Amino acid sequence: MDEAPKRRVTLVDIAADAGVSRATASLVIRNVSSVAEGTRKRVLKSIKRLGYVYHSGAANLRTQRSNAVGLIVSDITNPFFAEASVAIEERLAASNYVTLLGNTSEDRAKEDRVLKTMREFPAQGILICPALERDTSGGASALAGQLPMVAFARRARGLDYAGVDDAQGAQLAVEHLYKLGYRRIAFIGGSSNSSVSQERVDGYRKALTRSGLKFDPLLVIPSTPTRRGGYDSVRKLLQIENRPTAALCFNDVVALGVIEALQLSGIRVGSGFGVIGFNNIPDAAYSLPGLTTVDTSPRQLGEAAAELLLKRIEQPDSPTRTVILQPRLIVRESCGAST
Amino acid sequence: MDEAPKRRVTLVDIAADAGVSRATASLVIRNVSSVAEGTRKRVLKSIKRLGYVYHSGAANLRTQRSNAVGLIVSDITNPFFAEASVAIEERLAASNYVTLLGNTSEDRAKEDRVLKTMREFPAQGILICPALERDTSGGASALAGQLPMVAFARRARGLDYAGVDDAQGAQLAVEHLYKLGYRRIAFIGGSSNSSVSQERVDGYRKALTRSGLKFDPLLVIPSTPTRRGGYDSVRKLLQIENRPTAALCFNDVVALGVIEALQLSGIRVGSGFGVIGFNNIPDAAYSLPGLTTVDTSPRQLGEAAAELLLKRIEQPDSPTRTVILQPRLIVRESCGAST
DNA sequence: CGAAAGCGTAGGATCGATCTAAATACCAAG
DNA sequence: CTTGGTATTTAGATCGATCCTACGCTTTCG
Repeated sequence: MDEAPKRRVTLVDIAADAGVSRATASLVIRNVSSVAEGTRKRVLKSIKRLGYVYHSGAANLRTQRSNAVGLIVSDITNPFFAEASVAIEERLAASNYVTLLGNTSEDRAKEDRVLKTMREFPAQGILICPALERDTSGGASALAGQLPMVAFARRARGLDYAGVDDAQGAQLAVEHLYKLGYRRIAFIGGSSNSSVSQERVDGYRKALTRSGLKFDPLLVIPSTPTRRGGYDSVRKLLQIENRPTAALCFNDVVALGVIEALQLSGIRVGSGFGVIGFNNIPDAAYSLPGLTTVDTSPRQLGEAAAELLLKRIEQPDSPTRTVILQPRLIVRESCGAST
Repeated sequence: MDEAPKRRVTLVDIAADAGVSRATASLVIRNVSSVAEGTRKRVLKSIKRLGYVYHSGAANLRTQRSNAVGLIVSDITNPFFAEASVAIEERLAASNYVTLLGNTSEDRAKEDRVLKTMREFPAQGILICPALERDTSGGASALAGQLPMVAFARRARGLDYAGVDDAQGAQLAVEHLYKLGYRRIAFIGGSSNSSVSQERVDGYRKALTRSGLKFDPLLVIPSTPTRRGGYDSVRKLLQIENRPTAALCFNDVVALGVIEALQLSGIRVGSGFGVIGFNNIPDAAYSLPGLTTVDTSPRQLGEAAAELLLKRIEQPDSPTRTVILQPRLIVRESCGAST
């Protein structure tokens, strides 16, 4: 028994088996209509008989389209990004692209590594939610002209951008609280090195001023954007003299932490104290009380981002584009206004 | 001005520029030591000068290693899978593999599509958490011998498997409850078409029997594995005559929903009613009361799965392997036993 | 009846790298 | 000034598909 080295079945084999040329076999595979019905049948039969598996890698080399797009996320563990990623993957798959995943865990160095790998792959384009850092001119921006790229959720200089109007969202929230009679409103959970956070705080401040309230820097309590962060912030919140009666939180996860801590302190959320979150994650609907929140629809964001990238791949030299989605307020019970 | 078609810079260009052959240029790129120092320097300079970008796709065609691995997840929105995916991606990246992502949303058809795309890519191996369904002989199993594949978190016939000892975890939980004096223990949130759920129910039943308690099918309350599912199950739970005094939940998300609903009904969790979850997701630590849960470490699971796949890629014909991680109980306050 | 037109198919070049085997360069010893 | 051996370098084939051009055959028509 000589053991067969198990060579790959290629178009050549198919062609030989069906008694046609590679070119013809290729035409059949690609479903080009110019092939005679009889020939097509014969080739298809050979394909099935020999168990041929298409090799897109080879095809891509020739056609110069890798059919792959890179998706670089700062933290796919965050439900918001997870949702957005799913939407992106779906949209790309619909256009026959494969998604290359890279999770950076907010690590700049890892981001650069992933970027390099994907570029060399070569991916035809890249979607990136840049890792947090001071300057926005980092690795991603450096590739700006070289490769179709789109930033989402967080901006990167020189890149197309799909994001949410965070300032507007914060304003909606503050106005809602104001209408319900709350006057001393805190902002919990921002962090100064995130553009998203800055924009939300800006909107918060603007809305306060517009409502005739004074912006008090003491009421802005920074924290990590996690449940724990929100939970811990409440201690500081309660120590503020002339204690706030409502809080706008950086995101839902923080808000849920805040609610828990407040209730543990005997403060009733929804009557007496108002809490609003950001993002409208699934859990927000099932908390007690239901969390009023600013819906930033990760799915739509993902779709918009993917759309931008596909467009840019088609027209690499078009001017930079930006899509800003408008958030809307989802009113539940955490501010006392049950609709 | 004639506009340059902006041809790609290839090894040929580098070779010409540096006055060497393609082969030599290739040696330099791959860091092969047989190249003379002077030559290497010259080539590197040309690479920088012309802005050469490596094209692994082309290399892969020749070397027959695509350097890509497929990761197919049933729902990356689930925190447990998200964590596992991150761990997988990291492990693969460490071994120089790119991760192709596919999210199936528990959809069999999508799973088949993704599987096909990845196989044709061609990925060198696939990690899959199969979508829920009756028979485990579906699309993934069909490719068993053809392509290195590993199933994780959920079994698939004929594939390597990395998972958690769910039965054992359930037993730990039940024993814990028993020791604390709970005698009427429900199981909330299973679904009969998930092998994971079956194993957990099995462990639950076995532990009951072992403790001298009787297994009562009425106490097994199925639901979707979501917060809402847990929340809604409580209504049924409270209607059972001779009401249970404790509940083991299918996972933490369900458990959190259960806790909320219980508290809303005025039942105090942690004193009077015990609740245990599964998975130890980050939120479990921050709930009120802290959720006692069975830790199934998604990170470890992901690493184990990736490891299995790498091994199988090396030795495609080795016998099927299985890794079962042992869970441990994380005791918090939801059963009244504060450590 | 021969040229033009149309359809289906085939052959060879090509994408951008790597591999193989062999050629060339370099250097010290005989 | 060979010879032998080591150190570098190279031409050409190759991976598996697609593109381009041309060619054979049949059909159409002046």
